[in-house]
Amino acid sequence: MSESEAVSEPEQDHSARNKTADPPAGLRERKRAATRQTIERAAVQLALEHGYDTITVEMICHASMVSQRTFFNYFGTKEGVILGTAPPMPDEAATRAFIEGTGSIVGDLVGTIAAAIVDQVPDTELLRLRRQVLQNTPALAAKQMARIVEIEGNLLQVVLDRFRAHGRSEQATPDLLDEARMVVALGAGGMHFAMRAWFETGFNGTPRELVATAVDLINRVTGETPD
Amino acid sequence: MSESEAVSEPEQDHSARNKTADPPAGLRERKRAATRQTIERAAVQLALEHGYDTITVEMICHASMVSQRTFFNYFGTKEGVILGTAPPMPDEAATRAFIEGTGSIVGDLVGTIAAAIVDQVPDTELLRLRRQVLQNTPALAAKQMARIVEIEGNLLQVVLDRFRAHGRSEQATPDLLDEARMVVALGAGGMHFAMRAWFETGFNGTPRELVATAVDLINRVTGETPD
DNA sequence: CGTGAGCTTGCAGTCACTGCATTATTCACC
DNA sequence: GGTGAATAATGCAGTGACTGCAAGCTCACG
Repeated sequence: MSESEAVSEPEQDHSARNKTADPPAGLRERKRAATRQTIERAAVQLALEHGYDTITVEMICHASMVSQRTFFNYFGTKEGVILGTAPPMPDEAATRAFIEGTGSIVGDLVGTIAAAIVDQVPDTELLRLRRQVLQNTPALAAKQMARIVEIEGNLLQVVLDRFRAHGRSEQATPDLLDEARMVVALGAGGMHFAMRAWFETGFNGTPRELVATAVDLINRVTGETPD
Repeated sequence: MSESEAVSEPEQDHSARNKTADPPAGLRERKRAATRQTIERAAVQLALEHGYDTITVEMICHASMVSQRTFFNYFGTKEGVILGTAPPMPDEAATRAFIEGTGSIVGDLVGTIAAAIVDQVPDTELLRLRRQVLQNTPALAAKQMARIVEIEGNLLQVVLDRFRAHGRSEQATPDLLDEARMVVALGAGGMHFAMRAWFETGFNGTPRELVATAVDLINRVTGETPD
C-alpha cells in the first residue's frame, strides 16, 4: 500500500502540444497542461545539466515555480517526471494485423509493440532530451524498460487471440496459456534489446530502422518459425 | 558462499557449539556471518507477517538488535535484505557445456542460467520464506527479475564464445555482436517467464521441472533452431 | 599485553514522499 | 453578472529510507 499513488495520479494527456492548444478545451484543462509541460521541461533540463541524481525535487519546483506538493500531485515520483507517459498498447488496426500475421510470432510481436511506441510521440525535442538523460542514468533506463511489463497482461490476450485465429485451441494444446506467456516474455526481451540500443548506446538511425533491425535479428535467432 | 548455521537469536554467547565444517574462519568473520543471518531472518519474518511495505527498517533493527546504521552497513537498502545475494553466473563446467551445446541457443542459455540459480542454495528454509514475501510484493519480484540484467555483460561473452566455437566469425557475420546481444535479451525474457512462474504464481513442482518446462516452451516457440 | 585494523553505533542531516487543512481559481447555473 | 460547488495549488508537519562523520568497542597479532 505504498507503491501506487493514493490521491492523484499522473493523468494521460494527449492534448498537450508544443504550442497552442488544438482542442478548445476549458481554461482549467489548458492551464493544467501548461503547468505539466513547464515542470517536465524544467526537470529534464536540470537533469541534463546537473545529472538526475544530483538534482532535487525542490530544484525542479523552484525552476518551474510550483510548490513541491503540486509537483507530486502531477507526477507521483521524481522518476515520473523524467520517464513521461508509459508505453502505449498497439492500436486496433495494428493489433488485428498482428493477430492475422503469419511471420515469426516473437518478431511480429516486437515489431507491433515497437511501432506503437514509435508512432506515439509528437514532441520530438523533449523526447530527445529525455533520451539523453536516460543515457546518463542507467537506473532510469532500467526502469523505463521495466515499464513494458506493465502492459504484459494485455499482450497476453492478443497473443492468445492470434493462436485462436490460427486454429489453435487449449484442448489441442493444454499449456497454450503458458506458451503465450512465453511468447510475451520473449517479446519483452526483444523490446529490451531495442530499448537498450535506443537509450544506452545512442543508436544513430531512425527508430523505424532500429525496429527493422531488431525484428530481423529475432527472426534470425529464433529461426523464423511462423508459430 | 556457504551459510548454513542456525543462529536464530542475536549475537548471544555461542561458546563451544559451532559445527563450522568448511569455514575455518576467525571469530570476527563468524560473528559477522551470524549477525547478517540474524538480520536477514528477522527481516523476512517481519515482512511475511506484516507485509514488506508496512514494516520499517527500524522494526527490523529492533528485532535483530542492531543499530540502523549497522543494518545499512550490511545491506545497503531495505530491499537488499529481502532479495538476498544476486543471481550467480554459471560455473566453469556449465559454461563450457553451453558453449559446446547444439540445441536451440536461447533455450540452452536459459537452461544454463536457471540451473546456476537453482543449484546455488540447497533449498534453505529461508529461501522459501523469501519466495513467499516476493509473492506478496510484486514490486520486489520485479526488482528481483531485473537483477538478471546485471550479469548480462558476462553472458554476452559466453554467447559470443559459443558462436566462435561453432565457427561463426564477425567477418562472415558483421553484426554478430548484435545477434549475441539479442540472444542474451531473449534469454533474459525466458528467465523472466521462469521467475514469474516461480515467484508470483507459486509454481508447484521442483525448480528443475520448472526449468525443463521453460526450456521446452522456448524451443517450441522459437522453433528449436540450433543457432 | 598493547596496538592497529575492522566493526558497531549514535547523531545529525538530506531527501523523497504523504496527509491534511486552507486558500485561490474556475465552472456551472441562475 | 453573481454565487455556490467543484477543482486545483499550496503550506505545513511528519514519516521513513539513507548517508557521512566521529567516536567507542572488539578482535587479531606481534
